[in-house]
Amino acid sequence: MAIIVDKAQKRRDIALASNELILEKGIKKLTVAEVAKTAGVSKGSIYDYFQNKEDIVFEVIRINIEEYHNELMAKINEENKSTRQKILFLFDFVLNEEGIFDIKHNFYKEYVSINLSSDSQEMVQFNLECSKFFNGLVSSFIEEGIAKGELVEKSRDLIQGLKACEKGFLFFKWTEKKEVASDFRKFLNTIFDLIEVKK
Amino acid sequence: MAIIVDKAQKRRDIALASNELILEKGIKKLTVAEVAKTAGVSKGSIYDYFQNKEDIVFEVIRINIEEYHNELMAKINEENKSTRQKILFLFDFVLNEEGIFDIKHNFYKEYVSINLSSDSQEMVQFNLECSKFFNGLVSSFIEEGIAKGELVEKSRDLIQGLKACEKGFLFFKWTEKKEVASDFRKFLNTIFDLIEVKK
Amino acid sequence: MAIIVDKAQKRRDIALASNELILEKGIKKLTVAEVAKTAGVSKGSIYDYFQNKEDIVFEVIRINIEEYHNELMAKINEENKSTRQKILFLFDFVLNEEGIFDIKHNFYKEYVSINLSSDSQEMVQFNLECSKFFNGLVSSFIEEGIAKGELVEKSRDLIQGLKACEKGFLFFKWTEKKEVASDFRKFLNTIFDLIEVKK
Amino acid sequence: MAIIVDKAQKRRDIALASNELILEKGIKKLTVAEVAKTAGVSKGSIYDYFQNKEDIVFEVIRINIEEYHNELMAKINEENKSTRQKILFLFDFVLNEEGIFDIKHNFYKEYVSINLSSDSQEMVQFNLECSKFFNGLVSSFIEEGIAKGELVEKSRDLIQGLKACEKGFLFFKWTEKKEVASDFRKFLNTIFDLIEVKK
DNA sequence: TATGAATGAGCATTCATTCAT
DNA sequence: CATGAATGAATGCTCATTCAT
Repeated sequence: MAIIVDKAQKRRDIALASNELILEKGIKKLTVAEVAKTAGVSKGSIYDYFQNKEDIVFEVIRINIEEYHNELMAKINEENKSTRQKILFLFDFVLNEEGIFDIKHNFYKEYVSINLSSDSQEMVQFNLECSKFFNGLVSSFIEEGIAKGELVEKSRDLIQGLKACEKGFLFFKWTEKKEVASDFRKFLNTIFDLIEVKK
Repeated sequence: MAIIVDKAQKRRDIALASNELILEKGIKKLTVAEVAKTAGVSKGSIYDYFQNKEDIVFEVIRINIEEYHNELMAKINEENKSTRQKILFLFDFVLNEEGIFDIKHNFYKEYVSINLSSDSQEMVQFNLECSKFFNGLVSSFIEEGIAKGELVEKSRDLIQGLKACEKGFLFFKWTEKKEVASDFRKFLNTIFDLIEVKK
Repeated sequence: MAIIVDKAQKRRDIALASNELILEKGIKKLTVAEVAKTAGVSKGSIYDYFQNKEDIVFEVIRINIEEYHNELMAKINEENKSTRQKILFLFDFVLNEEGIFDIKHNFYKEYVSINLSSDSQEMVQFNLECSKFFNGLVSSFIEEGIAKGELVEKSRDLIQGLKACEKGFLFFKWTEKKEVASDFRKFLNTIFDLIEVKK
Repeated sequence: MAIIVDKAQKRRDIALASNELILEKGIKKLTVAEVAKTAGVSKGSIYDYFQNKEDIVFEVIRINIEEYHNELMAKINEENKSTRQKILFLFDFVLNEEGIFDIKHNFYKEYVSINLSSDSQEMVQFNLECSKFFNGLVSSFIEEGIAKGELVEKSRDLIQGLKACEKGFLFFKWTEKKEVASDFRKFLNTIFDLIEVKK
């Protein structure tokens, strides 16, 4: 009788092992040999489940981002907040995480670095999806605010800019090693002062 | 008497050769041997003028950024414009350049990629300086606008955010390969609608 | 099923090729590329069997020393000799070898040179082992001599010194390019005149 | 009027600068460029006073050894001692020095390392001279001891061996990183018990 | 007599991917 | 299905010495 192997499970095992190793030592130090050893499969098998090393890294990124998004969704709806608070929370979540997320942050930073020096169409696609997620979130908050009469109509024209802002602050955090919390808070509060409907 | 050599000139020659090669094939494919050959000096001499390869790349970056800044400064003051127009021009300059600047953009993108995967204190320092330049520009425009009674006082609390926005849009341009022109225009116009003093 | 390779054999093959090359041109001129070519494997494979180049050299040293020790052991027990004769033979073996052993001597000399300019803990360990071998030999001869009533009891306090002497004469042979045979013979004979029990 | 330069003085200056640098960072890290800078002369000039870098190192070694010998001579005659004490002192001086001499010891060790991997006839010559110095010292002590009736006649046949011993213990100190004090003391005391005339 | 600019050979090591078994 | 042995390209940096001025 042939051994039935759960292909999907094996793929997950490899991704899991890779995730572990990446969190430990970073993407650049990840070797296929070590992934194979940690996952308990042979080097050759890796290539039955993934195209190449980049493909593995990519899968791990996907898993982490998804998890990250779930985490964000879980926390963001916890309480009743004003739109201002929700957006502030969003920025806080992305720019001020600590602990395990710091490591993941480094992972994401490394991913972006690779991203900028590669031309993978797949990555572009994935980036668009992530962007859409964030976009949807900001959009829904703003639209909700408008619907509630909390924000002025024109607020919706700021959505793309707010999204860009978030990435921009991330960029400064990374390249200038500075804390950006007070900066983005001042910015957002000022924006909301301008777009909140005066009662 | 010893041969008198214009050290600064030679350094410039080497940097120039490197610039050429980087523009042609990118930072990662740059080899010291080729730089030496192109600059018409020996490999050994390279190291009389630069600490190491990274140092060369860094110098070329510096030269390009400086040139870029000069170009920007020259164009931005060409006409009398409103603050809105100046800021729009600024974003346009950074995000919509074409021709040679597109290639330089790739160079800058590669630099940022390296930046994100290195921990060079020198790079951080340099990034801070570039940041300061851009900051000064936006600041002066906004402050001028406020002084002229064109903008409301609170506008100055948006400066950091505007700067972040610019980098964020650059980020999307790079990672999503999309045109961001209409996005940032809508955003900026909306912002200025909010902060311009109604007459 | 995967190809089964005799790892130990391959390691030996590489070491053998290295030995050949070292004997031919010395340690310093040994290149990994040449080792690979001579051993008939790829450069990459070398590193499946050895940590690094030093590791290869070290293994070759080990093999040679072992062989040298075996040779010594084989010869030293050939006949029934007095302790004096055994020790003299020992010194003779180490200090007066010719032919292939001269080349190996150069190898050993080069090894010692590297030894003196490195701080490898592994080398120290290995040196201790070699030292122990020689020590054991001298010890057993002397103790046997004492047991047989051939030597006085105090002879055993000379063991460390005799061992040092041997290395010292080697040192002079190397640094002064002089023949030390008559010197060490005179010394040893005098010592034995003093410690042999007069009958 | 031509500038009169004291050639010998300049040579000394260069040697002095080299000595400083060698004591600081070792022979291998000594660069001619740095010597030139420290000595306040041009790189080219160095070669007016020395054949090559090795020649410089060699001169510095000579200076140090001479100084070392003077130091030894000064201390060894300080008191009235028995031959046994003198020889013990000699070994102690060579094998147990501390402080500044530790650094010089490293220098000497480095020199020996170079010695073993070079074939310079000049070095051989110099080594012979050093050997002769040490030889003379041991000889004079032993002969004096014999003349005084302190030692038996045959003692003089141990001279070469004692000299070899000293180098041998040095060798073990270097290659096994062990303290050799108790070893050489036990050895020497045993020897002297054997060769001192019983009264 | 002094300068200091220029030279350029030489080499260990990593690791993603393949494919014979 | 699985294995794991084998591949091999690719590159920065040092520094003693020379010699044109």
